[in-house]
Amino acid sequence: MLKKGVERKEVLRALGEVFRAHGYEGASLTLITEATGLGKGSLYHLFPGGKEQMAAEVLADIDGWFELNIYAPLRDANDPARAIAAMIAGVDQYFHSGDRVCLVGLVALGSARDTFAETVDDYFARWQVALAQLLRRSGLSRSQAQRRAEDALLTIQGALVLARARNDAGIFRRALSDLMARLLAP
Amino acid sequence: MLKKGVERKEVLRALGEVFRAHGYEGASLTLITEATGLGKGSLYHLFPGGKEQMAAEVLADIDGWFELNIYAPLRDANDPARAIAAMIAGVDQYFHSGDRVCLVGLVALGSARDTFAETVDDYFARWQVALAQLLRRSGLSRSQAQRRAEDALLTIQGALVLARARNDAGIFRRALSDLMARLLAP
DNA sequence: CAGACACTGTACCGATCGGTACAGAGAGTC
DNA sequence: GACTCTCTGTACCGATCGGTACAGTGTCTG
Repeated sequence: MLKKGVERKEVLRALGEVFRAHGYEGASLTLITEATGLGKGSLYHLFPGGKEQMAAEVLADIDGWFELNIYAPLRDANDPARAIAAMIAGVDQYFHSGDRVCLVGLVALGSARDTFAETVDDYFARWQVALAQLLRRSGLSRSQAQRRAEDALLTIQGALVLARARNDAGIFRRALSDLMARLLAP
Repeated sequence: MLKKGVERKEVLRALGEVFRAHGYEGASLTLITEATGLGKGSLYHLFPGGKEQMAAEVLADIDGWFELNIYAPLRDANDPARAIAAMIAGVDQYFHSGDRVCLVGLVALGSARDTFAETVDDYFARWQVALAQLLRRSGLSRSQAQRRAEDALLTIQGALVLARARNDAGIFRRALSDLMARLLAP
């Protein structure tokens, strides 16, 4: 028998990588069974809702990671500069310095977008709010803070796309370092 | 009989929209026949190479549009400010102010990336070079110009992703207008 | 009008899709 | 050891996948 909590997390991690590599529609059950090491029987026992439930839980898992490691620290921070540096470091770590794709962005672009529209919107919205509020506390106006936070999210997404398109992780590194400077500017 | 050149262009346009909406793997032949109004017979007569040839020609068609409407004007420009404004306007027009997705970026993120890696890389590389050379002519250093051009491409891609994810075309508009200012800064 | 040739609709192919049914394996409880 | 309940491998389902074969149909050339 499985240690339910632990094992499920590991399955979700493997599922995430499959979805990242092939997109929602491209991730066939064959690929999924290979990546997870679980047969269809186990898979549909764990996720009675099928592929859609798998993807939903993977997205929720990702959301949870960002909530814990990015959004909450942003909200709780006293020192803006430190908090922003921590966010940049967390993002760099999560995306493996540009090697890893953003599943939320990938879903947003594909035709599965409508199915997960709320989750996708929420992921970015909460990030933007948390970052914007931090920037406000550092002295920016409400609208400036919002715009700058929007710019940050967009830069990260764009850097991931371009890094992958050009197969050059340096793009991601440079974008993050520029972004940090831009966020901290007076 | 068809006016070959004209008709083929129209088919490619329809194909492009299908690929944009569903991605390369998600664009089934059923969807393609519906979008183009052509049966399988016609489709495989026009594109003996199947789906892969269709996608390749669509990408080549897009590349051609950008070469004509974006890259070449960038290369031939005397007035940098005017040229950059024209580029921004062209981009805004092409992407329907953020409603339309970038197929090249979409392919880059999906698993069809390897198949079209060279085309994808080339698309961005030529854009970046054309823009960077213009920026050099406007007085920037080589490395500054390159970085700023990279930032421009990445901003456009990121804005498209975020605009779609949050279903807010305003994001794209704002990003383009900020980008213009950033490109023209001394 | 005859023949050539570009084009198209339909039937069909094997493979794979997401999903289901179910018998049984394995571990925990009494 | 009998029973329960979670978990899993396998066979199978109808639908759809990308692609092929081919007999047309229409149009242009001689």
